Amino acid sequence: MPTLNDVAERAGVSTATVSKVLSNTPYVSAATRARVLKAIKETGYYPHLAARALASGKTSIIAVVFPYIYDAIFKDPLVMRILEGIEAVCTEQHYNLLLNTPRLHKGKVDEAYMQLVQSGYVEGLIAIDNVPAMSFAAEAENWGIPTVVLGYHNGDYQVYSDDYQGGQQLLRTVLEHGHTQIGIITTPDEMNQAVARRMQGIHAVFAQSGLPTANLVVVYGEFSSESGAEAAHELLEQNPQLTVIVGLTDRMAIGAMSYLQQNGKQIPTDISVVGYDNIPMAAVSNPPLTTIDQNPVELGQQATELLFKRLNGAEPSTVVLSPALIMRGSLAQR
Amino acid sequence: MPTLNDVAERAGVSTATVSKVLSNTPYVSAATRARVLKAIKETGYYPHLAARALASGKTSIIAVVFPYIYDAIFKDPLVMRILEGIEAVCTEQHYNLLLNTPRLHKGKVDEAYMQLVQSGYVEGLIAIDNVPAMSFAAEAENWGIPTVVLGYHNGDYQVYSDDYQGGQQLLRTVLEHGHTQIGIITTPDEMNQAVARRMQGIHAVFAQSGLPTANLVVVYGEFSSESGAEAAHELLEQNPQLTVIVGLTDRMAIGAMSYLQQNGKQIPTDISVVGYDNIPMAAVSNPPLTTIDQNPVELGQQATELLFKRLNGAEPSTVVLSPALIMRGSLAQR
DNA sequence: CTGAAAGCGCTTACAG
DNA sequence: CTGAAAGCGCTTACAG
Repeated sequence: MPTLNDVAERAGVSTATVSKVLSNTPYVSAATRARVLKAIKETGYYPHLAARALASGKTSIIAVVFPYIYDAIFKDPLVMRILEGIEAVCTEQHYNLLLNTPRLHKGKVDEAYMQLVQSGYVEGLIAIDNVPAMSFAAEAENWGIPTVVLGYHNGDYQVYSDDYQGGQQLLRTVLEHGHTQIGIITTPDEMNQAVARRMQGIHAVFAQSGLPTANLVVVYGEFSSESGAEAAHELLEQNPQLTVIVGLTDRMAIGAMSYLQQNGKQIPTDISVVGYDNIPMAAVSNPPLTTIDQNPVELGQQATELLFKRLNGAEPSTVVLSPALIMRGSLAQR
Repeated sequence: MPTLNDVAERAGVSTATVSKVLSNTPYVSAATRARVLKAIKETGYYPHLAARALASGKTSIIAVVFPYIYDAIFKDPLVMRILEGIEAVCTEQHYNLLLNTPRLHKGKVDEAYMQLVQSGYVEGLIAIDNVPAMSFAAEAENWGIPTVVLGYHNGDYQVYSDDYQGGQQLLRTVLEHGHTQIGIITTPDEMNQAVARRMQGIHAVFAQSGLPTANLVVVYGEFSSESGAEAAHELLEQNPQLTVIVGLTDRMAIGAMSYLQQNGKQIPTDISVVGYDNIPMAAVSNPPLTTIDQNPVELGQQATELLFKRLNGAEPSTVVLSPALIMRGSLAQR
């Protein structure tokens, strides 16, 4: 593998000069620059990033971390889409993408994660994080790594989808379709702040609806479709009068649909179902699921762009994206 | 951030000695080792991996690459599960995971990918790759990076699921259920070698069935559920006599189901559907989809373990995993 | 505009 | 068993 030295010799200049050409320093004569560029092409030189990292602290590596929890985050299609957005911007900026999924231990921070933070590899970090328990972002920031939070963890720099507004939209749509007996499947507040906010948005709209409190029944699932099915069972057993079930994640909503259909219910004729997330499955379920789209690719892009602004010394402010309602066949007029 | 030097001073030894303790060299006295370990703990020292990389060539970074193609690989749930398996082994081995998705250009290799390969960051590489067009693995291997192929691309070191056998199993099961009028949705051979092998397995079993050639109708999709829906439309328009549709990816199979149901067909009463991949959706579709599971997490793990064997100087041989049939409600006896 | 030299934080023969 | 020294491939003041 050719080194800076090889290029310098070939061009008849010092390594310092080659380095300057590489970094686009203005004070290099056009002639020299041309010679160096030629030598780079001829030798097929690529910079050795690990060496550059050591000398300059610039590693060209962005780390993306998300906690390893709750029904295997690797099963969440949203994460993949967010990664897609992150990847797009990183690639465009000639940065590489490192993945880390710290385990959640009580009290102390994951070893491997701390190792990574202090490895000298990470120039900037994006934390996908809606778990209140512990902030991985803060840990990185403490060690001097510019960080952006993708989610609700407090941080000076964050990007999130407005789940409160999404919850409002969802319930408003349900009410507009004439439903007054509503079952909700949510997750425990301490598990996920995004879902918790969706719930707050729902409560806000419901409070203004003038309906009796008893007309909104809430049960808890834990993200998986299985838990959604169980939750639907629980809901209907106690409240056969429900005309709609709102699952605050699509996976739970689809689990609920599955349960309902296996128990002889027609959707949406007998009962409507709506979800949240617009995972790929939502478009091809039977019937297709009415849901809220967070635009995860855009979330990933925005977070990465925010991070690059920070790396370039700017002081960007928090980005909040509005979710969009996706109307499909699983919600009927009542 | 404390450095090796800080530790050495505190322990009253040379940096060379600290380095030896860190790398578990045997020839260090117990007393010295203890003093060094103590100093490491007291200073909160973590090695600077970029520096180590430069000095030793050991970067503790594994790159995972998959080509950026065909209906957004980021939408493929299998990739995420494979990553899960890779991540598990990497974490256990204290390695970090770098992601790269080279673009497919005709002729020349993706710039960013070549940059990565020559960056000095990559100690080993796993290529998830079933596209015949170009081998990213070969490129890395050429530059001296030990590589494992996860898929069918020729390479000395590879791991794959036996898709031929999977195809056989699938059609055998379909035949055992009494179906004799069979529609297949596959993808063009040049797009994906794994799917191509499934098709070969199907043809092999069909040939032995003694059924007339005309009883097996093949059309092409391109991975997305939409393309599966279209393919189903195409199949039924020409061949209303079909009693089963075999989608060679779950997404296409689910798209087909969706189309059938929207056109008034009951599944599996009117027509059966089976898929391949066992994506999460398959378990909660309505009805749940009979399919083939490749065990993607295991694939990821095996590939990573193979890679570590190589990094440790061994000469491991190719690993082939057997897929498993998952029987669900979408396939009925005829 | 260009280059000599030090240094980034490690590891690795080599000598003792 | 331990340490001095060179070196990994780059960048960055500094001097000219």
